[in-house]
Amino acid sequence: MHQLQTGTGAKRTRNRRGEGARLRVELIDAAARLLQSSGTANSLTLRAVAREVGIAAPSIYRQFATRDELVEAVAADSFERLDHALVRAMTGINDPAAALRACCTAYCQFGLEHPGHYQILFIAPLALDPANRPQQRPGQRVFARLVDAVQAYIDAHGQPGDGFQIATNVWVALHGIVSLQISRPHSFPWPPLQALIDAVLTGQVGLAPPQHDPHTREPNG
Amino acid sequence: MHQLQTGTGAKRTRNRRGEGARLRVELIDAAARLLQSSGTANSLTLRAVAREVGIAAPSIYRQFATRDELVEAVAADSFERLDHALVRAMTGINDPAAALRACCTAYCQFGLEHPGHYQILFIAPLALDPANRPQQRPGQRVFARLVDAVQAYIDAHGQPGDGFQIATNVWVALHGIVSLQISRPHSFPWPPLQALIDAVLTGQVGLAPPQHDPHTREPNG
DNA sequence: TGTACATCAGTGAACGCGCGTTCACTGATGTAC
DNA sequence: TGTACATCAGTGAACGCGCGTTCACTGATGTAC
Repeated sequence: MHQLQTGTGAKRTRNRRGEGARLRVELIDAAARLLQSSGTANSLTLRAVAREVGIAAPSIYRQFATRDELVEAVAADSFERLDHALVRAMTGINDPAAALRACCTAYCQFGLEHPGHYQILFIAPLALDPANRPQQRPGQRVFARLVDAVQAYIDAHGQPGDGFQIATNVWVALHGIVSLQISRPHSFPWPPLQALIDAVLTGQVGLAPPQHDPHTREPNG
Repeated sequence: MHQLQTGTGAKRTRNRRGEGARLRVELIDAAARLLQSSGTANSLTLRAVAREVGIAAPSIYRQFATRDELVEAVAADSFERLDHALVRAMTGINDPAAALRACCTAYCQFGLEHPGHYQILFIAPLALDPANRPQQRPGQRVFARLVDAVQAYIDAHGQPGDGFQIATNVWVALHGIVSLQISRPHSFPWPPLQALIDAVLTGQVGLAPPQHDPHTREPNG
């Protein structure tokens, strides 16, 4: 997860000798900007990224052997962004119920506010390097965040249940909320986001939404 | 929803004079075959469909003014296929609980067995003709099928609740199940499909899965 | 019944586009002497 | 301190590909007379 300059505009000065690897970061950052501004993962082409950085397309091959490698690096970066969003949302919340709810809301908000990133992570075809075992993949950390939040809630409420399994059910449902609204924003009379999230939490862990909760308003509104 | 000949193989004989509109059906059918055999909506290009039918690409323009029009027609056809699958699954089941469960299972099975069709319906970008009001769109009928099944279950069990709202929650969760497994079949240790579905139904309508149900096995296994 | 012709189904070549990738290269710069 | 040079960051032109779409066309066939 990186933040650099605007990209479009001032023409780039080449990296100093020995520092060519800086371009790698610039590329990932430019890709993130494209995902954000276009809102779709389809904009993630080698040539578009090169344009955004201000270099010729073949220069990318100094840093990535293939387009798939670039996309994989961008996905890892996006996973970091998502993970940060979840951590930020839960920071300072001590009540496990509120923390779990904040985690789920942050997940959905990330997806709806950064659909390009979300598509790369969970929707667009991804040519994963088979050398990376599933257990070590960057998405693992994000999911662990949800498992922990679910488990903390379960432990606090003395309920039975496997945190991993329940977290899976919750995650899948949250993904449904996000991906359908990304793909078909106007084909259905969507209820408020928080209502959908709370229905998942009520059903899967028996977490009733707070009665006069300010968060019950549409978070994106 | 149509079923015609294989497409690949014997060379096509042109339609009789005055029957050029038959090509329209052939095109939709060829597109469906492409979606089925490739498993992805990306294979749905004008040229690929023309190849599958055995005509030159420009011939399509006699039937569809634009690629988007063809895709829209294919989507309508796919919705019919999905609707038929749901009806077929519920036919002859009188118990509203069993019918609802069968409906949800059939929905997920359709998506996982026909990922190309499913992508067209709910995932791939779709340039919808704005003249079609959402209420008249072909997907409406499919969703109504689920609403009815939910409502019948609610009525039978004397529970309170809005069938439309609950059906929305269920649909979104089912979509999460299907779309994640389509997009990331190997990135996660997926539990058996029926377990995911039953977790949704238990959570959203309190429908406990049958205890010694043969359907509890993985339906795709 | 025979024939001319308008109509209709479908074609072939071409357009411009953006894509990923390859290739031989350029020119600035740090370093060795 | 000066200079030759190897190294390194990055380039420009080109490749072949498949795409949606346009255009002028061909040739079979039903129909009017």
